[in-house]
Amino acid sequence: MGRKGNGRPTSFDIAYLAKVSQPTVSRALRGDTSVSSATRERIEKIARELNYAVDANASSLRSQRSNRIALLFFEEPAPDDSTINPFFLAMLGSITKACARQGLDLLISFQRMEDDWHVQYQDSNKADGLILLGYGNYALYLERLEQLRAQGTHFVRWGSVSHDGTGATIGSDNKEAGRLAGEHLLSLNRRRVVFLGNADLGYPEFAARYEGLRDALHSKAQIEPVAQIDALTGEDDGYVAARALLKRGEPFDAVFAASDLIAIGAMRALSEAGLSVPGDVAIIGFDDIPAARFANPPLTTVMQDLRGAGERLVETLIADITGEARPDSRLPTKLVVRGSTCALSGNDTPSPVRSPAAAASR
Amino acid sequence: MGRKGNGRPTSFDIAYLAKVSQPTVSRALRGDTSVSSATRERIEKIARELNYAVDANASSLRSQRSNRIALLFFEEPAPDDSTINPFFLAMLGSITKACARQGLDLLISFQRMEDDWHVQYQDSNKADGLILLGYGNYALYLERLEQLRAQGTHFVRWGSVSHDGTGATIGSDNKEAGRLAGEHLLSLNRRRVVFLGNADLGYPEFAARYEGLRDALHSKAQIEPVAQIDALTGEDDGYVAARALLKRGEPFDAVFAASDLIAIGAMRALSEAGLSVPGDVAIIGFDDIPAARFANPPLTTVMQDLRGAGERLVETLIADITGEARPDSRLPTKLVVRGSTCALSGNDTPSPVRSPAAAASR
DNA sequence: TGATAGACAGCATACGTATGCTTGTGCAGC
DNA sequence: GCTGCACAAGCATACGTATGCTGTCTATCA
Repeated sequence: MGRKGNGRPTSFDIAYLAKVSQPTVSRALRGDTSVSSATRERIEKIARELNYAVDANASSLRSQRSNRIALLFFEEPAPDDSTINPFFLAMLGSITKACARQGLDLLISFQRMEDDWHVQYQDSNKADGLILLGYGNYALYLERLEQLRAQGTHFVRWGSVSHDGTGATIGSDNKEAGRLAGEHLLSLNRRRVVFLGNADLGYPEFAARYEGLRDALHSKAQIEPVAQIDALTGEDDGYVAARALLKRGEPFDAVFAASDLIAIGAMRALSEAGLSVPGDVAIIGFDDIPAARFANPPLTTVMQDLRGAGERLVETLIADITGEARPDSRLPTKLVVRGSTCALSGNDTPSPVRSPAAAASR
Repeated sequence: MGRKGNGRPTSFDIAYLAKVSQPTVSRALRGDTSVSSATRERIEKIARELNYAVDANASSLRSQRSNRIALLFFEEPAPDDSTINPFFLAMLGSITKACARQGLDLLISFQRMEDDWHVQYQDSNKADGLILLGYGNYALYLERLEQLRAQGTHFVRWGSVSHDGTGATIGSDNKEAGRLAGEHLLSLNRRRVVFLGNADLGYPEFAARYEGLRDALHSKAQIEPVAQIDALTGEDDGYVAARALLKRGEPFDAVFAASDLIAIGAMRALSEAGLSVPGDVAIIGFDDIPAARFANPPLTTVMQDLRGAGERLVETLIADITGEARPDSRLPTKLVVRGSTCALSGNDTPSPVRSPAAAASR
């Protein structure tokens, strides 16, 4: 009898039917060259017929390699389960596809920074490595990263690319993106520019965007931003920040927001104050979330290279796991010009006008 | 020496230090009552000190239970990696949290219907069961489900709750939702209602929404919908459908769209045609995706019980795995009334007005 | 006091695969 | 005709845990 009575076939069953030993089956199915092609084909045929699938647990246990990686989101805890930063969700799609291409399975988990996620995954061999995604309390964050490194856990993170030595980092070139935004505003003859978003050390990505904006204003027009107002990432944050800005009374004709949600919130506040976009105020967001094109007017924004991001994250993590070099990467961004900076003739919802670079990528 | 030279501590290391046998460690940490509490506490303390974590692979191999489930999305293949139905993404958050509460790990994968995902997961013991999420080719879908069932794979699916015997189903009460929408439109004195969305057997959820709409119109006002126009789920689909509707020339004063994206696309087409919302046409969407509140005007829509959905899916799957009863569930929905059906005084982007029920859930 | 049950922990083993080492076979070179 | 080598496949074992069964010790009861 080839098969045990109860369950799914094992490599022993295949071996019995193919009249070889179990190790030969294992080697054949993994493509080991020490199995002759005739034998391999015979084994593969039988395996197919029996609907055999290698037991992932046994394989992982023996080889100490699970071919699984974990994607850890961490965000400020949200009251509502379904409220997740849309940008990260978009990234999820990209990462998933990249994992599939590499034959990796993807575990996913939402964490709060306070949890001790750092012990959970690699220590129990649930995953070979981690992808870390999220904003959050940066100081606490770095501390956790150090712990991970000390444990020998493999990980990459998405965020501000700064060579602080705590693991490989992949991120957009935020400074360059800020520069793009600044130059675009200057080209529209806007001179009184406001930045909405935290720009302190706790939010290095936002800080880099602000820095790029200042660079552009300074080097091209010898001016400085009118103001920088703190705002976290949400729509409400943007609304509150814009209200604070209006209360100041300082004149401004352009807003660069650190995220699309901030921008959308700001537009709500501006609209309530009777200001028109882009007539009185031009506004640029960041991320190109789906809501950006449905906003009124459609939101000019900076699009990040999501597909590239997922691929690069996964590749870099694999390199780290296998002990190869693991360079940081800074990914290019593209400006997507829509109605919130360019009034288009009469039409509320124009078909999006994109920058040449962006158009090329479609 | 308690620990082996190289790697992470094992249950043998704990056993040595606690002067007990390895099985006792295993039992203690799993809470088996046959270990005295004194012994258990001693073992737990040592485990904590060594940063011990049970090896998931070994545990799964031995117990034949991985405590992992897989979430499978399947959609019509999209050209762009990052384009994922926002509703499903929102569901993802809910499911993830539900898994965390149950101590389950979540594997995630995007599949095309053509792929043979049905063999991959449970056969290799990668997961104890599957959650299936997605629209798609329903006939092919059912065929796959039958295969799954034949293999003895455990799964639940999200979708139209119809007792077709192919596994447990969780879904919103789509018919009731359609009724809600219909009654709302009637209460606004709209009598010429159009449904945008496929309503054939291939899309049973949409069909149920349509059926509920017809029910309401018929029983409350003895009228029928003016038209039903096919549309898949995307923004473009809605745009195209609305254009087709306009071309017909039949008068209408209300639209119920099978998804928010369809509704948003339709609003674009209506706006281009010079029709005002809600003045000329009231419009209701479905799903309450984030973009709905940022649309212009903000979109009245049907909100599904996401939190409940995730919880119910996971609970039902667990029940199926452990061989308990596994009833289908039909979840309630709520109408979220916004500007696209109720003109509010002068303000483009009012703070959302919600139905009492919806407001209560915030 | 001896039989008996219950509480606690150890022994042996199985889960299914991957891999280092060894063996056997055929063939070329001397 | 003997040594050496490449190729192909088998043998033995390890990965780390969970669990059925067995054994011991104490407390209880007749």
